[in-house]
Amino acid sequence: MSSETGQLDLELFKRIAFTKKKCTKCDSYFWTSDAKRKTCGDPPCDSYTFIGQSPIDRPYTLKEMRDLFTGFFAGNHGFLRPYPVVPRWRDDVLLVNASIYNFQPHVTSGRVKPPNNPLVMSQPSIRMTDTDLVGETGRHLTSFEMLCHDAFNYPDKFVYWKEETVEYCFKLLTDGLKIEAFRITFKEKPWSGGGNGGNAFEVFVGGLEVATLVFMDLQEDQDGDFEIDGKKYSKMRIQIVDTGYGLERLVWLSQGTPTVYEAIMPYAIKEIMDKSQIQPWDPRVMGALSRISAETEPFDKSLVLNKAEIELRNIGISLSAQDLENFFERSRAVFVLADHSKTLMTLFADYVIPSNVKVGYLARLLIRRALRAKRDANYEGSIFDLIKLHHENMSDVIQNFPEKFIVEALKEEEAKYDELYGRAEGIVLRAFDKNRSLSSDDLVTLYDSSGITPELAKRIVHDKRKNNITIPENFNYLVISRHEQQRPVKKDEETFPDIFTRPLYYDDTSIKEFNAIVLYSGDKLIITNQTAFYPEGGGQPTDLGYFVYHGKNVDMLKAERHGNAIVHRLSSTIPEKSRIIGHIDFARRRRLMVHHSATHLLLGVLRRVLGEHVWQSGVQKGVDRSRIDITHFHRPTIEEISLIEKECLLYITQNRSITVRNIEWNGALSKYGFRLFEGGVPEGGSVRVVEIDGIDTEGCGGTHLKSTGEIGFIKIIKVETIQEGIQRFTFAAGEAALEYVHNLYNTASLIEKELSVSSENVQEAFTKVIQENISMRKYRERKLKQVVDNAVNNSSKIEINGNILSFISGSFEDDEMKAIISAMFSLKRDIAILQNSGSSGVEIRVITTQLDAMKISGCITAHVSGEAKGSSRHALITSTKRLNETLIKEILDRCQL
RNA sequence: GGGCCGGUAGAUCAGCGGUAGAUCGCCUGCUUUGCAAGCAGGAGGCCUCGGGUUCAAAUCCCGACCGGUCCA
Repeated sequence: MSSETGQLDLELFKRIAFTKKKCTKCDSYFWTSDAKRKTCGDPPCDSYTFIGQSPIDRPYTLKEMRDLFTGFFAGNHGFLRPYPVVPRWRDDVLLVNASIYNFQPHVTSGRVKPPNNPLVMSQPSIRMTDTDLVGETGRHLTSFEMLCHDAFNYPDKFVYWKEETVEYCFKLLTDGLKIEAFRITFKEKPWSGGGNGGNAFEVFVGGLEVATLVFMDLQEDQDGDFEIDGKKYSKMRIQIVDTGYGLERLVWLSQGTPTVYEAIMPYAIKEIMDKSQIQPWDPRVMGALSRISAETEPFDKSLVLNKAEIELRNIGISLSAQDLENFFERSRAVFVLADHSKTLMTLFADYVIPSNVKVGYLARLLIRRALRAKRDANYEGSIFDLIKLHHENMSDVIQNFPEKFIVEALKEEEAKYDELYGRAEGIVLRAFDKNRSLSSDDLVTLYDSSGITPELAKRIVHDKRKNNITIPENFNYLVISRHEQQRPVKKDEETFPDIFTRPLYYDDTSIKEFNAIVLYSGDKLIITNQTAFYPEGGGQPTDLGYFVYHGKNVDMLKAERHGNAIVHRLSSTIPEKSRIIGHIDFARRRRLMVHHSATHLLLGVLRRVLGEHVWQSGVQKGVDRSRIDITHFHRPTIEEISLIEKECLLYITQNRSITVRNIEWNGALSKYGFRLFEGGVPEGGSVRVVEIDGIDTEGCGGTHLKSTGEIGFIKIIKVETIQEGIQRFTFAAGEAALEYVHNLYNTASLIEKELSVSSENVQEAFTKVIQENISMRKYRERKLKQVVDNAVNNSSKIEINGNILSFISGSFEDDEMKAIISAMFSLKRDIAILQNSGSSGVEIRVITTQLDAMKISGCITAHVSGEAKGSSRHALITSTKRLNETLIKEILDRCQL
């Protein structure tokens, strides 16, 4: 498809006098009105021309540019507030990468209508792929805002497509920003992402890509006819215009500053430089670095510095290679701090807890990189100050600023990082001292297993061992190659006919019995026209029960949802078209409902007690107990736990109502926000909203009680950290909670009885028992040692052919024998013969570290009855006859040792 | 979700098949009454847990649990 063209030959181009050309450097097709232009405008085919000479009529700040953009489209596009950067509505990605993520997959698949059509918005987005390049190239950012005007075209509703889209873009650039038309190029390039694809234009001004205009009409499909980047696609029913304008790029273009950072966050740069005692730099040096970086693809630091050194000398600025490198490193630290603290601000606004997995890890990565940059720059302020500063400058985009949460998260992370840092020296030196060097492999292991960067290892070895180690050029590659692993193969999923089963459990949660017709019958499984059996889902387990068929009972073992069908797995097969009656094990269902409603209540209470950063991250309801996993720094204290239980009881006694409503997706979202998706994302066009009055509102497909009073009471059984930043609460509710307390009571009674003490003295008595146990163990150990020492000291020494033989004879316990054997080995006796006389006979052991025990045993068994087995170091003879010193000497003197 | 590293005295770790160790800290005594003092002695261990191999496992193998770390 990349070679295909013609699909983007628009009428518009004739009107604005743009013609199609083929780039002389990269062979891409592009459109321009500049007769002299031969290249597509995309670096490295072209260079930056805007630094110091903006093609835009005046400089814009972020806010001004954002307002200009949304204002430009506001007349005929519906404005949308930004979505969170953590996409709670989907589970395939960690972060919002682009504005279209807001609408995937529910809107792009056609299941849900877009909130506005067409729409305009500015979406904060985070991309971690080029984190390493931030601060080095002058243009890479970890977070940015994607401005977009999107249109969704349905078969029965056309909004706009290619012609209008490009015209909007052209007008925005020429009318809105006063850019001369000849400076603009439209480069043809197919686009794909998030399971969709289509034709696209990349729009360039002054060597900078300012926008991508995507005409999305393809979806990933293994049998599709189109191919982009190796994946197959087929035509979609919906055609979507998805545009992405880089807000930061446009602002940069308008200001023509040396780097993007200086254009978009001068306030942060100033703050960092002020508190780092870094003097303002020569914009010509910075500008040269950024321009040369754009021309050097892929980025190569030493190459860029070399070229810059030469170019600068040509314009009369002579800097030594070392000066230039110092300049580069110092500015890099400043930009990294500025950039990362901004991204952290957006992550914290969504309550991301730094941890070692998923999005939490990305936050940790940014914090650690920022801390390193802080040190490199000698910045004397705090990261929190920077985050706050960013928020002050962006509060109309990112509104939430949970100060307490941010302070705590940063504090925890800095402490953890310090700890790692403190440990690093010992680890590095120990590794180094093993071979007086560190191999590439050692360095990779240090980084991979302990998080110690090779630079840090190098510094430690240099400082403490006065030794220089070399960091391999391809270090990053070595780390990656260690991680290469084949992906686990996906299991084949069972497929079932797409039959609609009407769920009866929603209409009436107390239904215990129902009629049904079997529409499909497989091996011990059926799909019926309707069912009151709740299928496994949303953390609620399947109902159980039985079907009556021809007067016989068939057990229903498990109900599962597969698309629209609910599949019942049975103890035996029921044929198609049978009329059957289903009976639900309602005692079980009742307990599940109690636990399910209790889970929602508990979550609401946890949020109140622990803070707004508490999100549900997993849940499993059960009959006897349930569990809910939530995001929280560390395990709550005993006091917090009892407070949580008390609060639960309060809302139970208040008997708050629990209501269930189906609400259209966009309406539900605008009313309740993304918290709705805490328990998962619904598959339909509407959201089933379960609300405990004043406590909790969630999208949920489960069965619930009518009010909190029916829960009875909630007892938290256990709280554990299952993963950094995730706490698991195991609890029981209602009858199950009472049963749990009964059990506790029984156990307590049993202990009291066994210890013969009253409950208030249990602790003391228990400690005493433990103490006794320890002192008895010690006594036994001392005794054992005595026996061994005695045996060793009293052993007789016999000289045989120049070897000293120790002979120990007696009657020993098993553990005594073992200890004596070990003593013989560690004392390295030439030969030792141990004779243990027990009730069942005589055990003779031959132990030697230099000679052959089996051979010696052979000589012995030739004289005494018995059989020898074992190894050359240790042989065992079971005999009925006993040995003595004289006999041994007699036997072994004649034995060839 | 996956990979890698680790779990031994209060702390930091060594030992990596043969009777559990070092340093710091702690306790007692002595020396000294001037720096992170010196000397002598002592207490303190289910070597994370469960299986397996072995005459013998802290040590080797398998599994669980916990912690750290890197990558998606």
